[in-house]
Amino acid sequence: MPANKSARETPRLSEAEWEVIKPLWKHGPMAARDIYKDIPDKFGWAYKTVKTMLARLVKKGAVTYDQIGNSYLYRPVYSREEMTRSATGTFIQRVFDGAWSPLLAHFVEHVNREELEVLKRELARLEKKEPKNRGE
Amino acid sequence: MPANKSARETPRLSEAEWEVIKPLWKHGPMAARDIYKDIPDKFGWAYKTVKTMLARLVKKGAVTYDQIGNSYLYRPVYSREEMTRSATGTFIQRVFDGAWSPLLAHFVEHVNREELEVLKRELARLEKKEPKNRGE
DNA sequence: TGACATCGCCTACAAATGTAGGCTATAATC
DNA sequence: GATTATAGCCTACATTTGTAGGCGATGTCA
Repeated sequence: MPANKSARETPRLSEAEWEVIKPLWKHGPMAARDIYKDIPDKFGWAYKTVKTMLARLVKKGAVTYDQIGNSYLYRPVYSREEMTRSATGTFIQRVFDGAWSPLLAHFVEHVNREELEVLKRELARLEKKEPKNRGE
Repeated sequence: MPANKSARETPRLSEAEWEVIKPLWKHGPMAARDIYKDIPDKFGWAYKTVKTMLARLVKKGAVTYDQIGNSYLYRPVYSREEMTRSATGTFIQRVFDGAWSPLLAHFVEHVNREELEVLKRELARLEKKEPKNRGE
């Protein structure tokens, strides 16, 4: 069976690393200084801290860069979609042993109306094509 | 105003700690040796490793114990429900900035039929009482 | 009543993570 | 051209996590 095209192995990020890569997904390629500025103040990180995170993200292969003059323009290697997908899988496995039910229960207790609409749409879409012995 | 009973602050667990506390939720109070036996072989941990995790869980206040003779019967301080609830909140915040949509998208791509039924039931239940002064 | 098997307690040690600082080269400014 | 603000590179250091081991006390079995 051919490899699933969407199944690239993504690096695992620490919490702080997630905060540093988010601006890159939001704005595209950025200089370290701009990433720094884009990170919410509530984290209270020094610029140097952000730089350290960027270095680690590069080392992990989650971020790469192009050199422009004497500085770098950083950009993500994986889409946010890819990264969140695998992080979610890992999380679900760790916390729920792979079972979604508790997460769903949590969900229905906390969603707002808008999110609920999204979900209903997704469900409708799913029902329609219904397909598929998914879950083997 | 009385404290909200469901809002206890729970300790944060590492991945390995999650695996060690799970048997306690599943079976109730257990001796370290039994917890050790209940942890899936795939982790390949030594008994001593499990003991270390238990000590850390106790130190974090996630687990406590009653002494029986010269050994301990460990038990969880928080319900699995409580722990998963807060872990989920933290995760959602970290990875999705608090937005559920990407998680839902992930969900509809991966659930199996059974989980889907659970969700539909939950939704029905939600619709019924509908109202919505939820979120205080 | 010894000899083991276990118990819990304390210690160890590398890797990952959080949180920067110092140093040198270069770019921009007067 | 000299000064200064930045850039990237390398280093630092405490804490958390993964992964146990050693040791003395106690329970267990012959």
